[in-house]
Amino acid sequence: MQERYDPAAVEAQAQAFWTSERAFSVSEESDRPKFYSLCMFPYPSGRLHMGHVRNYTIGDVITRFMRMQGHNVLQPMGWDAFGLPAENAAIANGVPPAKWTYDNIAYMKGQLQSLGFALDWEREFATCQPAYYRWNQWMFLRMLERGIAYKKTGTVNWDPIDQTVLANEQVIDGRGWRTGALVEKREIPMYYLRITDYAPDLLQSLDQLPGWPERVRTMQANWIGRSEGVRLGFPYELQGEQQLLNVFTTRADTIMGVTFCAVAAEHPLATFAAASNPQLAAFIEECKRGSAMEADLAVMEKKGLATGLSVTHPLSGEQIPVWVGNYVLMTYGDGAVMGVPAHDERDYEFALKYGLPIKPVIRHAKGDEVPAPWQPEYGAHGVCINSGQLDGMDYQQAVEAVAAQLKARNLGDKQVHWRLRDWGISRQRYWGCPIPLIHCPQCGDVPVPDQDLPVVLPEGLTPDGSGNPLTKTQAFYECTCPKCGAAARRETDTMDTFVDSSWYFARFACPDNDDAMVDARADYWMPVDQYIGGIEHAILHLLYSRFWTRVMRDLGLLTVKEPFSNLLTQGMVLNDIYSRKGSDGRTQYFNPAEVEVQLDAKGTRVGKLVADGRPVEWEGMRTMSKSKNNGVDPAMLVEQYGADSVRLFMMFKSPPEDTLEWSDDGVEGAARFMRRLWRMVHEQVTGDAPAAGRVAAGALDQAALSSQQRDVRRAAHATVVKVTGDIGRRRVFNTAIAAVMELMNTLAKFDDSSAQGRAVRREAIELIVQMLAPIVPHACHVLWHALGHDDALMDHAWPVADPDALRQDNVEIVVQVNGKLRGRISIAADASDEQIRAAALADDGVSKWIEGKAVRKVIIVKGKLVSIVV
RNA sequence: GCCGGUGUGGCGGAACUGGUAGACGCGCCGGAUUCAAAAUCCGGUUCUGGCAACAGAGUGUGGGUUCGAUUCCCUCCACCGGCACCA
Repeated sequence: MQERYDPAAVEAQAQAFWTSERAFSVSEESDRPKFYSLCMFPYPSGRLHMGHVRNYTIGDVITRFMRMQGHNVLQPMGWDAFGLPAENAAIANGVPPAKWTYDNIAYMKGQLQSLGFALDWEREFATCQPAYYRWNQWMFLRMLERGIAYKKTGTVNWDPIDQTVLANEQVIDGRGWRTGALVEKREIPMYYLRITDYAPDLLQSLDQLPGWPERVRTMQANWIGRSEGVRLGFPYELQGEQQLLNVFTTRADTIMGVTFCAVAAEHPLATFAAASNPQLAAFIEECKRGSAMEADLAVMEKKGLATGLSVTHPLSGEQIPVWVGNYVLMTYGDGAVMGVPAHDERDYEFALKYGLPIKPVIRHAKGDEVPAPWQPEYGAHGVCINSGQLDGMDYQQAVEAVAAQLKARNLGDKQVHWRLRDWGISRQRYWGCPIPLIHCPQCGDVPVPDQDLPVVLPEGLTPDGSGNPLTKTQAFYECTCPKCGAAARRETDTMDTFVDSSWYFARFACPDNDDAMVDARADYWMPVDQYIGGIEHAILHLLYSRFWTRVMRDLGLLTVKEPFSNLLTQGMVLNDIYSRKGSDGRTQYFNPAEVEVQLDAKGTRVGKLVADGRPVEWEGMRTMSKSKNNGVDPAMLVEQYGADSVRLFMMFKSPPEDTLEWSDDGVEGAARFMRRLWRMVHEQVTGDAPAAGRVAAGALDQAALSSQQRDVRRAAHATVVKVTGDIGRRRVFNTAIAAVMELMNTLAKFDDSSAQGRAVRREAIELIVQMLAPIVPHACHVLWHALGHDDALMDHAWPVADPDALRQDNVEIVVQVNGKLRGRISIAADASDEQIRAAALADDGVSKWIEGKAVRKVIIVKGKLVSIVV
């Protein structure tokens, strides 16, 4: 074996072996249990970033570990290839999105291969290929047939200068990113998927996903947002007809405290009132300004204007004024709310601001009145007052009574309300999957017949920033009606890219099937046993995938309804941000690689740009991004240190779910570890060679081991237990690596060249190489052969600790006096409580703290500690 | 604003079920090796006092439960992710 560790040579050798063996191509024919390991597929943005490297290394470690544990492991890879950045690149460079995307894929694939991931490349596909997205279209048509897909109007961000729809990301401080124009809300027709039909099951089934992080399940549950309440109508007369203003409330017990109703600006009642009220019309216009983003709406100043209309209180018969409120969302419930200022903070502020009456109807902890300022107690549940028949009832009784009365009058009833909204999938954009519909002047919206699928997206177009080029491409939109044959217009909207990513995991089972979306192979591989991706996907992508999988199950396409059994949400990769304000007031960002950093006397970080020696400001650490110029190119690192060092650093730096702070020193440290590992094996192998003139490792004879040899052997086998649990059960890798490092430190101090000593050392080294194989597979592959093994390490069985090696005669127990550590005792592992107690009280360090005091209590925790209370 | 999370030495982190706070690594300091450097090896490294033994303090803030709290509960602060058209 080579004396010096040469990562480039080692990695080329290992990768060549894996490629020639087709080592990671798997099939369903196996007597091993299946394990489907999947990382969220990347958007081909240009180059791999460190977030990808982290994600795929975690997946690869699990993949290789499960394989060594005897599973038939599938780990595929593909490309989430439709999306906005390709259009932005087209606008900037004049290159068609298709070319840009395919070029990026080719480059990034090379990067992935250089990192040695155990991927089955024979299943690769990109979502922008017609062979894939035709099944999006096919599914959409099935959903249309079943009423799961439907059409309604929705709100979008509109740039009035470019005359184009903007993504939320393209709205910056309420203005269009290119034009700087104030963004407006606009209502346009769109297609929706009825995810709300699945809301109850999507919520309930969260309990059956123990392999998901608690926080993700909580976030999804809150997002779905089940609330029980009452939906009720406030009657009013409009142009001689009886109408109802419907609202939903979770506080029907406060119904007698209603002093106004508020409707959204888009509500029909507001539109009607505005027709004869110019001031109101102007206010509604004002409400339409600004973006459609919820975060923006939530921090807006709450404003309102009376419509001049009133509705009748359904129980008291009182006249209730109707207001338009900019904080009422048309998308939530019926787009109207009942205002109970005394017991709702938002209504309270609104009433104070506009001088509306505040009528307390609940007795709260501070009394019956609700003087300003607002107190949290006002919003609490309590006993009804000033509410006629409801007086004296508690929350539950009052809600029941109100619901019963409303029902009797046919004005309302109890209802379960969901926060979740249907999924709008229409995008007024080019680089996406065409929605397979044809608009016929006679027949209306006509689905494209199955035999005409796929509706192929023309790949040569280049967007220019002023809307969707498909709307200007006759060859695409001109068509004939499949029903009547008349000239018709093809739908030019494309699908949300979340559609593409909602079922790709099932397609990986059978990417070559041109006749069906999925086949029996999906039943073999699904569900995904381990899914890994960024925490930023905790809600949307994962919820849409759960929904889509349910629809596929209902159509008989899949047998499972939950796509991902176990989920690992990895944290972000951060790096320092350095900037300098230019004379024109613009901030310029410098890559940390170009900055020299020192600490001044106070320990504050001072950066200097290497190029000009002038200072730059440190802005803290944030996710690596182009805009902050703080990315690190994995390709350069692999070249400099080798893939194994990069992988090791990524896994060692932070636990997978936490953010990872980049540091150059850390990679250096990982490289140092690799050299140390290499040297350790090299020394063992050369030492064991007969020609070396040293005592070779003999056959390990447990009975012949000295106590120190036994200690080292115990440490090695305890490490196996630790590492197996950390990778297999806890899915934390930093502590697994730390445990191996500790074992290596132990071996470094173990100076024993006897035959048994060398045998103990060899056993430990072989265990180390096996345990590190999932993390640094190239080096371990080569080292395994160097240690004299013929088999490929990736298929070698994962080591199991020897129980005899783990056995321990004496244990150390710590002794606390009044909660403070005062001594340590070494005692037989099978000592009785009485013996432990006696030994603890007799300990020198302990006795001086209990002298002359009465021992009140002695608590013994077996094998760990004694706590004495005096 | 709402939902979820995080906060521990100079730094990243460890402590898995309420039981030894700081494993492991980085950085730094000292030493060995070397003509020298790189590389490598050995030792030290939470803070305060002390030559030391040792003592005290200490896990964002303030409080609580407990023999015992980084861990559980409440309050506040700071930061991060998401908020439905970035993916």
